[in-house]
Amino acid sequence: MSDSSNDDIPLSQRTQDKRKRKLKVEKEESDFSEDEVPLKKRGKKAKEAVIRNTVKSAPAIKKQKSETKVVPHPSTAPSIKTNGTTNGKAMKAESDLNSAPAVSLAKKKGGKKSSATDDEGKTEQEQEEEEAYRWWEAEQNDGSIKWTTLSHKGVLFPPPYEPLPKHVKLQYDGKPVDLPIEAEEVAGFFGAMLETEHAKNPVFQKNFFEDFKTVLKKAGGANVEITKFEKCDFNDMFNYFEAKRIEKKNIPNAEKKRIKAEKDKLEEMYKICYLDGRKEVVGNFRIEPPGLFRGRGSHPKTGKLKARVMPEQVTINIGAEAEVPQPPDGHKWAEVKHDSTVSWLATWKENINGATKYVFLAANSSLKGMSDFKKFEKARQLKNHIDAIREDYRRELKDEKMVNRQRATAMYLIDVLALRAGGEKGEDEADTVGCCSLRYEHVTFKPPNIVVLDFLGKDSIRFYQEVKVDNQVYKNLKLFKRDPKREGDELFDRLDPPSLNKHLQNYMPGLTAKVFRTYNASKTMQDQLKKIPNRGTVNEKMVAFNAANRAVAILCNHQRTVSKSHEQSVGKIEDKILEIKFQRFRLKMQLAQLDPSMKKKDPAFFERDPELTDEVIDRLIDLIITREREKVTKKVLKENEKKVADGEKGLSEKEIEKETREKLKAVDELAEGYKKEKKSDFKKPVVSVASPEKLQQQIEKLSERAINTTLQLKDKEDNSTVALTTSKINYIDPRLTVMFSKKFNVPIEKLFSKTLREKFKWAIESADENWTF
DNA sequence: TCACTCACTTAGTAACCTAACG
DNA sequence: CGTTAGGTTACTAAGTGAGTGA
Repeated sequence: MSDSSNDDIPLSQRTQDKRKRKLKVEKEESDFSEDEVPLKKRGKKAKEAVIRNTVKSAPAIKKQKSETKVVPHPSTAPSIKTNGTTNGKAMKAESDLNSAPAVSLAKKKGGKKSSATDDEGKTEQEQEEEEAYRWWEAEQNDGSIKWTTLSHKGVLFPPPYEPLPKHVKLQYDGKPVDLPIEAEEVAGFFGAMLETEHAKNPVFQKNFFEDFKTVLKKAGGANVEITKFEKCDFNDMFNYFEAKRIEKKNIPNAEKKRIKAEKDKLEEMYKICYLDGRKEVVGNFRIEPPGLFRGRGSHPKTGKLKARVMPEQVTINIGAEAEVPQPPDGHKWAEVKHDSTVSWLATWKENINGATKYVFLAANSSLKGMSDFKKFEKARQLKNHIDAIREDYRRELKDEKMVNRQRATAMYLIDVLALRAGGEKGEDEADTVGCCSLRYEHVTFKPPNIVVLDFLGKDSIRFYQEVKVDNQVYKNLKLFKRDPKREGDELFDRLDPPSLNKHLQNYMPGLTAKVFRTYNASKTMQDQLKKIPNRGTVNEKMVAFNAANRAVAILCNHQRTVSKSHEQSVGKIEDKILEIKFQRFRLKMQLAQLDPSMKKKDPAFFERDPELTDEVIDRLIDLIITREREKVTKKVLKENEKKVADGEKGLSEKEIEKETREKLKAVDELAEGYKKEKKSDFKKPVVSVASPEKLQQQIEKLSERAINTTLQLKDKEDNSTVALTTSKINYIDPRLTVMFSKKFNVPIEKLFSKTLREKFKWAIESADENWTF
């Protein structure tokens, strides 16, 4: 405590003497003076300037990874089908991937269709041939050439705007407005979103309204002059869309199917392309339709009109040998190119941020698969360097050069907290940060060594953590916030992602900040999986697996917003638990009646659960009774229906009513019983029962159920804000999941959805139960 | 060096689908 | 068998990082 004031002394040596201390500080500042200039203005030489092994206790740097244990490595052997792509360059840059060879040769070389599990037998024979290509068994090229031949059918444009019926109008100041269709379309975009959060956001409203007015003006204006957003009433439009939605929902099933089949047929040609002669699935062949930009967080441009994309803005990339897809009638492509160094099939520029959009292949394609594979191999390689890296940055936390200290501290955060690199962002984007762009206000301190990080990261997702950090990190962060700095200033003013990444390349080619996230995520997963005992039911193993997955998701701060239904369903489970406890309590009281001696022995056991207050019990009884009533009513109806179905004569409504009333009497009795029981404080059970032994058994069962249900509730709560899928898709090496599946005998279908099984086919077919990250 | 462009991965959520439920 | 809760897929925004050129 008392020395907390000392905390802003950066170096380890502290002094009690104020004056001296002051001097000390100044001295330090002068130590740093050379790179006092923040990064942006700095001259180049400042960078390499100091040789930093002057640091006191620095142990020798051992960065070159020790003679990588040369795992005898199954497949350098070129394999079966070498296709056009494979140019001589086999795995060149990846020489270091030695310890992580291209996926070991799978058992069944032939490329026979592996397991009939998911391709339904009826699929065409020819397809088998094509899909049998197992790129992960083929030689890897360096990836700079993506294809040699490429053919596809281009992109699908959204349908043209369909004007609203005459009677559906924007009302302005209570008067219907005749809008030119261009403007009507834009107004309709807003109208359709009327009930969303976006439509309530003032920035969204403002941006929308500005663009709407612009469009309106350009189209010649309306019969009414429109100047104030507040006077616009979009309800007609909203209701119209809503009605249409319901109408659509009510289309009979068969009809729905027909429509869908028709649509699928129309889209089929766009879905596939041929890459080096092999059929591949295209990911997003649809040109993004016009609408209002839904920027996340407080994006300054949210609500702006995202304009309709015309063929004239779309560039096509295709093999020179292939037939160029026809642009829509009367239109031309912006350009047609034949660039085999990129993987996109089409591109255009979006009008709001000027960002480039691409049409890529689907996640299950060979191109995506290969780069995914490479990503994980790179991350695996990091394990050979991580010790040296950690050792270095720990030492450099005390480096006398500010740049190095900042860099080391940033590396600590990236490594330990899995922060993103954090590149610079513009005025016209949401204000979010990552490691390098952390600012003064994002970090606070709780002595002796707890750092509170609170900032908005990617997608404006909040990162909040109070973490105990290394003492030196604590000191450094304080130092980086020191005096001249104020709110709004960057903590790491000498550091940016490019310089950090440049440093990282020294350890390992291709190493960048983001690799740490992949590495630590997969490493965490592996460590978690190791702890799972290999026993129990599949379901239990699933729970354990998901818990491991969740640890990773938490590490990566993958969140989701709680669903609207969440609270409700939690309430239901809570009631369920209460009801179990209530019933258990009743049984206990019965037991006490039967065998009073037990109560004497263990009075605590017979105590009422504190949450079972009188009110709660009343409510539970109510709940039970209404439920029983509903059951009875439904049962009568159902029985009647069955009768009718069997050709018997059904009951009249009156008869049904009568029948129901009859049967409800039993429920009324039940209700009476509960009431009486309660009156006697549950000392006189209405329906008296079994032997004490039986009762005890039942009580035990209920206790178990209470525990299980409570666990289930906890699981639900824990999961409510955590998104598991993101880490599963992007960070956890799929071979870990495959390993788990095989080792623990959990069907892969339980761990990967259909699309994920396709995306991770390479992993499923190459990893075994002993695979390690 | 710096600002900007380009390509590609990562991200949450809306829309859709499906299996459990009552 | 219709509803609905929950899982899956589609969508597209928002990152990272390499490259480029002045």
